[in-house]
Amino acid sequence: MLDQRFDPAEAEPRLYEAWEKSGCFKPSGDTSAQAYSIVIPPPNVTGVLHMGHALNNTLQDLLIRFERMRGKNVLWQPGTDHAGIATQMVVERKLAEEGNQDRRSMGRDAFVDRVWAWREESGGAIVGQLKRLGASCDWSREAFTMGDRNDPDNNMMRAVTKVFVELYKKGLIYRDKRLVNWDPHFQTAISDLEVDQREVPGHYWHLRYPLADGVTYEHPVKDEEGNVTGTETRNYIVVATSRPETMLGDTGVAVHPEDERYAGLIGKFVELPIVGRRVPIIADDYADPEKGSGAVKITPAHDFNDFEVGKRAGHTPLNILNSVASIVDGGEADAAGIPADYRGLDRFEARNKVVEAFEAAELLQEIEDLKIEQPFGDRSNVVIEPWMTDQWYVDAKTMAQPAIEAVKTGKTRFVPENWEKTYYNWMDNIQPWCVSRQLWWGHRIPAWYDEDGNVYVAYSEEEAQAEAGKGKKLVRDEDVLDTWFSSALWPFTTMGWPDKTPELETFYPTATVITAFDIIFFWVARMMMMGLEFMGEVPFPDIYIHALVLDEKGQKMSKSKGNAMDPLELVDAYGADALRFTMTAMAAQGRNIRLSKQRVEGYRNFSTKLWNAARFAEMNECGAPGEMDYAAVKSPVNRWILSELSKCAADVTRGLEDYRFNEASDALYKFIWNTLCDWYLELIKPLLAGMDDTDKQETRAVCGYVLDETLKLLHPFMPFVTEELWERRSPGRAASKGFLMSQSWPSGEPFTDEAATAEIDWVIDMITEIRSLRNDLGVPAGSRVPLTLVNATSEIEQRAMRHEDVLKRLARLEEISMTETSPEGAVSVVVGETMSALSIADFVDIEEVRKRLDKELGQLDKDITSTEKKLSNENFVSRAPEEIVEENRERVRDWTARREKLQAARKGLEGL
RNA sequence: GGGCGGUUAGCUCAGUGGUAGAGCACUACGUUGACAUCGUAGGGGUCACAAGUUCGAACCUUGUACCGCCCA
Repeated sequence: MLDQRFDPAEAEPRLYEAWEKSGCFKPSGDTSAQAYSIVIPPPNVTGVLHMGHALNNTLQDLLIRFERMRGKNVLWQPGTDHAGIATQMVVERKLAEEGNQDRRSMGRDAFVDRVWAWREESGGAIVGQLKRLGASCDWSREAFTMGDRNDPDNNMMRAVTKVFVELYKKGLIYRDKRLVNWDPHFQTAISDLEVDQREVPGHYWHLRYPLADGVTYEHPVKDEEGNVTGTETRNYIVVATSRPETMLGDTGVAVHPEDERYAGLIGKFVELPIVGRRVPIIADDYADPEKGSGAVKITPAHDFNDFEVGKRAGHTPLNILNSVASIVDGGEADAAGIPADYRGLDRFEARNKVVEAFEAAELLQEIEDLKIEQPFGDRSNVVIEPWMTDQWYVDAKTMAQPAIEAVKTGKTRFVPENWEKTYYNWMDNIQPWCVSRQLWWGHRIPAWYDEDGNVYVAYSEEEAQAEAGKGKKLVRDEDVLDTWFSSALWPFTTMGWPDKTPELETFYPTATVITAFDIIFFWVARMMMMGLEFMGEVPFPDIYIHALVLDEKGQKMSKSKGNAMDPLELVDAYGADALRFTMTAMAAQGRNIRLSKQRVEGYRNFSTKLWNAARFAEMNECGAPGEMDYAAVKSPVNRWILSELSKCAADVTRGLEDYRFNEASDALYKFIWNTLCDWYLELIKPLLAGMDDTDKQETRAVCGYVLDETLKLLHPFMPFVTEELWERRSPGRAASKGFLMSQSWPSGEPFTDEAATAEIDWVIDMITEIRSLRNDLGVPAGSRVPLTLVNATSEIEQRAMRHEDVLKRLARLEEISMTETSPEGAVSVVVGETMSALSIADFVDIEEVRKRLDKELGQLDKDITSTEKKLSNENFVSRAPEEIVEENRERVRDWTARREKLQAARKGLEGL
């Protein structure tokens, strides 16, 4: 006997272990079967499972289990990402906590050893968490973007080197000195995508720059309403800045060429306070006459826009910051004329000191409070500085072209489609991708320099040496590559590239990639570029973009907001199946998901419902027949449920094929709860309890069969409870026939029996109608009342007799009889063509019955009138499709017939 | 400023040309040995607004308002 309910905490780990041990997560290796592969978006090795992962991996597992059951040769390739900055940060923090030396004093090799050790001990905790979700990845192939430490010749390492060298040789990777986003905390460059633009409260300091050479000009003066009332003579020009300290590196002041106020000043100079440098006033479109004073200070070395302006004006950028964002010292400070007391100051201290100096010199015109956009490092949370450095760049613009083309020509499509616009938008405006990082944890750049600064990019030091010539002393580039550089190669490196492996042959390109939209740029676009470049083929034909998981209020979940829900807590509370089903049911395309516990609880209840259906089957000896000969099934209720099952299977299959996950789960939910449990199991109770052995045998077989087929259909959504029931319904079955997860997907051979469906629908309508009437009229729930069919056709009479037991049981009837005229004191029930009478006069107030009838008659009148009006419209009849017109005609016929019956019933009440 | 999306029942959301749907919440009643993590019945909607296309619009077009998100 099955327990009262499913116990996920006990069953889930046991089942997962059994699956994994049996090897059924591995590809079948059936070379005659179609190959189907997905590479997991590699979670960060420092990461812990959050709701986004739960959704992302549930959907992947759903497809993987589905396709596996469909007989494909399936690979779900798992692994993790080495996450340069994040991991280095974790380990550095740990070193600090433990009171160890910092990484600089311990040295590069020792530090990298330490990171590896950390990864082996506590890295990749997320893998275990994915297992709790039921993810059926082939863990024997688990990959890591840094490769295998113990195998210096591992393919991940070789792949990254090869890609770097080849792109360099093609001119698609180059070294350049330009402004980068510099993270002063980690002291590394980061890419545009790793910078968060945040709106924060800040100030605009309006600074007066004295004009050099005694120049003055007339500046318009405005009254409070903004009208120009006159001019004043000024010997200064006002610039506004949110970063006053950068004035130390100013090389000029720009005004708009058409700004009349400043026209006479173009070509003149200002004398920068503090540093005493003469810098020119130049004309440049970048200056916005509407903004602030219309004049803008130009600091080419510390602002991306200013860099461009400075380049146009031929200014040499003056660097004033060092790698920790303090003011420079030494030669650079000399060049910029920075006074001694500013040198070495932190950027924010320098800011205060600059402002004080302006104030003291009466050059501070105004401090304006406003919100400013400020760039923050997404890992470090410190303000990012644009900084001039030498870095390696990928020519993303060139590489993007084939990747754009692939989507334009449909080699790869986005689902939902509208994300392709986001993709194009970014790809069309793509900037050079800075791939070097001043970190120690990562793939070290395969570039060597000789003493003259010549660079040699090669597979190995020996090769570089050979290229440089004997005797040259070479030093390897200190930097490592951006983590996304290696994850861009993920779809083929995980399969063994650059080696020619059978996996690569079989499983590349993958079938689909499943991810959230915020990863389109980071990862998807880059995989497209690299896949096309090195494999000559797109890495996947489909890109499915799912929603973000938000909290109940629609806010992004984050630790700092404290609104994060832990998926594992939900798994503990409700089981992995419930969480998975919730994710699936809510994964409507193109929407965000607002998660609530209630919803998860609801789907836990759903799995309990299924469990109890199986319990019912067990009590009634509905076994596991395995096969079913549909043609041999006789009884209408059984033929009906087989029809419904067939419809459900088709809907689920189509939903999964089309990435309409919510439609697939919806079809299952409705079938299991509203069709199977609410009706089928109720309808067969009399048969199972009855005397007719043939009926009983058939019903047991069909019930057992339908349940097993349902388990198969539900398995990809709720793998645990279904797998458990598969075995519990037929002990020993997993051992003899294999796990449920390895069974064949219901073939979806369509089966429909319209006659059986019509008959059962009639029974259901009868019961529903009677129940509704009883409830509305307040008939005591426990009472049994007689029902009389009035003037029924013989077909209806036979139906009623065939289903007498069920009608009596579910509608709480005392008996069913037939007459030609409606009995006295009965209330009419109209279903289709059939009028029957429920003898409930003793219980009810005739006035209530009358009201109920009048209400329905009123509604019918309205419906009939409006539809008749439609049908009398010449245009409708001639232009609408025939089937729609016919549908409306039929509707009117049905309604009219019902109205007649109800009117008769209404008349019958008048004498009472 | 550019782009994308949203506005449907109290709440969260499906529905994309042919009679407005689900889950939750709510109300009433609970009986039938699968299930109270349940059953039965019920109430609840000018589908943001306006104009247009169409025989017909929640759905297509245009515009307006409000709300999100991404990019600069």
